Amino acid sequence: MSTLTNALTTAEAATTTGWSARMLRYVEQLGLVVPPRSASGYRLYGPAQLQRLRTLRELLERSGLELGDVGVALRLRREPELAAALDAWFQTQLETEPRRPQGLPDDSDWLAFEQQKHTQLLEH
Amino acid sequence: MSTLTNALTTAEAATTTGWSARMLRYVEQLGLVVPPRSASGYRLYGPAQLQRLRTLRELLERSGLELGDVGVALRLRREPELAAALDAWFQTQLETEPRRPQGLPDDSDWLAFEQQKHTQLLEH
DNA sequence: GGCACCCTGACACGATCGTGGTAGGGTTGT
DNA sequence: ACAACCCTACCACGATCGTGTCAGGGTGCC
Repeated sequence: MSTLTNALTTAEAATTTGWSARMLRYVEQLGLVVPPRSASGYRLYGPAQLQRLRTLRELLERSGLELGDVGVALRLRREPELAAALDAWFQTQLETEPRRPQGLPDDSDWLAFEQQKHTQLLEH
Repeated sequence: MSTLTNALTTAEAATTTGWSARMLRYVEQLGLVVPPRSASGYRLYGPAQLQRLRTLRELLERSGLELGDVGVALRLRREPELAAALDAWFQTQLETEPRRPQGLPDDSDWLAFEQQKHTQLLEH
């Protein structure tokens, strides 16, 4: 098998990283570790992906986060409008008066992007 | 009732914000909107909390996030070590060679904090 | 002192998550 | 060509989430 191309197949990657083959596909579906594909569609896990899978394991164990949580964090990284909206919300705490901060343009269209990009993390 | 103290009780806050009383308690349990309490333990929703509840509603509808997702984002805000760990992981993508970045001290104790603070978001 | 409200804790129940398994069909190497 | 792999698409199933409801007990006010 891949003694020359240094890219592992799904089952091989599974055994060396401690995940199951099923979970590797699931992790890919969440957009967390997406390996390139061969011409015929086989997943090809290179050193970068293997490293990513191992450290992901560490991360989950040490932090107590779940896979979906990391997916959310990834989404925040990819959609800065969303992260900004969250930032804004977190700071709605102290303003007990209806004093408008007046440095912002206007908060009427404060978050104007099509939702529903939520479910299609991968365009498959 | 509270025409003088301008702080609403749970049921009142529920009707004016569109949440249910049950959900208000759940949102509090997630640490997202935590109202102060009266001496006898009644929740007192002031204008800040009401605003927070309404904008939280907006946020969820527009972004497609779930309540738990916002909880995770909040956790990232409160635990910068965790956010740093995630940052580190997200950048493990491009290093296809085992070249160590050598600007970092050492990644052996790269994330050393007691887990299990996960379940006790509120110390109750 | 009663009535209307609040609290916590529990059970319930559909929906989603994490994970395994299987079926049906292509690919690869000898 | 045949075994040994890989793929996608399902079904299953326990665990957790989101939400309602109810019981048992305290609080506030007329």
